[in-house]
Amino acid sequence: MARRSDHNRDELYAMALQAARTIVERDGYRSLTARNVADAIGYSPGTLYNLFSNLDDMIVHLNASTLDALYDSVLSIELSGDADRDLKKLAARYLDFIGKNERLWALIFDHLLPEGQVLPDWYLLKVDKLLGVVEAAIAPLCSGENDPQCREAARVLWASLHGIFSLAGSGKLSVVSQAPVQEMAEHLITTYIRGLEA
Amino acid sequence: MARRSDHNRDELYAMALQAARTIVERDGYRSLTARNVADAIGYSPGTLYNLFSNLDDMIVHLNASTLDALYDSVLSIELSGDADRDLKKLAARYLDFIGKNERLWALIFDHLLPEGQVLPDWYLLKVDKLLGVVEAAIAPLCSGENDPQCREAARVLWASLHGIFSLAGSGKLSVVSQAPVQEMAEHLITTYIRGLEA
DNA sequence: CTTGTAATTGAACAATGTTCAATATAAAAA
DNA sequence: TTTTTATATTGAACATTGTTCAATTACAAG
Repeated sequence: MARRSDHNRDELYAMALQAARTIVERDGYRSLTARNVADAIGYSPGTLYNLFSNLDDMIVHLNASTLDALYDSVLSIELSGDADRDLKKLAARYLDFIGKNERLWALIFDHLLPEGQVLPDWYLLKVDKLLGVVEAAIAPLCSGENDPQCREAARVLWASLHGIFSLAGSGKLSVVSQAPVQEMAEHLITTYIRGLEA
Repeated sequence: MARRSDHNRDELYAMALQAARTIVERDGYRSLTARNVADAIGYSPGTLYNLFSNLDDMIVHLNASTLDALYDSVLSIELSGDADRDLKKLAARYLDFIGKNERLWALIFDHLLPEGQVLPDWYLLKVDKLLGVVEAAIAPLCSGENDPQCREAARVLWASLHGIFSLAGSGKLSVVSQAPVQEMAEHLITTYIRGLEA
């Protein structure tokens, strides 16, 4: 068999990622195999290697699309100018997103590239875009938005929130329910901001 | 072939974990296979299944031993009673440990159990032991060591530090060298403590 | 010396990522 | 229309993976 004109390259790309998404959320990341994805889109494993250089590459693309989705979900927040309020709203939206995409979100951090490989620049740019939202929310506490101190603070806060959500979500801190996670996040934001103001 | 009396069960356990350690640090976690470990200790793959129920179980044991090593390294810190000083010393020791055991440390967080499985209690106890050290260092800022607020603060701080180290270490934040990581950690500690005192 | 126990093996199985010659189809050229 | 070219797609093939288990054999006990 060969050349079909059922779908063009972009459609195949979208179908593959959607299939991967479904598999990860439904069956877990251990079921994310080339053959499973190929079956799901009605193509052969070999076809995937026209779209991605290998499975790792596919996962990077999948993770990138998850970052995009979070960005979309977070972008619609309108900032009030009250950093504490805005950051907590941001954290809540973030946490909500994780709750709805638990396994996809975990995949972002649990997937390690083979030794020596690093994430591509276009991927890191997506992270930076997200950081930009945090920077905007925290801006009232610094002098201007492009203040290096503002960037630093946004990074620290973002990374810290990630730590809380990640440890709690993976059951690697003995945290039981979801409620204390949000509490911890809010506690961090409150305290951190108070520390910035002092 | 069969029964050899070269090593008893405990020795085999130690040899297997040591081999796993070496493989992860030298060749990366993707080389941590049953056959590689078996080869390294001069036994067959089947023997590993006398020691561990499967590879996931072996990795959990390996990670547990990494937690033990960090605990040992961190325990020798003598607390001055100045929380800021002590926590920064703690973070520095923590970061130093990660630097010396980069891939082993990454494995703790990158390894996901199969769907539905959770980490055993004896493992989570090791995490709690580490949290205890943070609690002791932060105690001067709370009323007593067993103060629930103290426990909460220690958890938040520990998780936040993890977030910073983890994101930076895996190249998932666009952080370049090692230096800014320590800066970020100290910035967090300074600000967080200032927030607690305010 | 015989017997019983169990540690150890290695072959076997299903499943994985990945490659690539063969192929059939769409598009371009004649 | 017919012929040619180009390429998307396949599926078999390969090496490697985790895991199982009957067979084997060294040791300890009787």
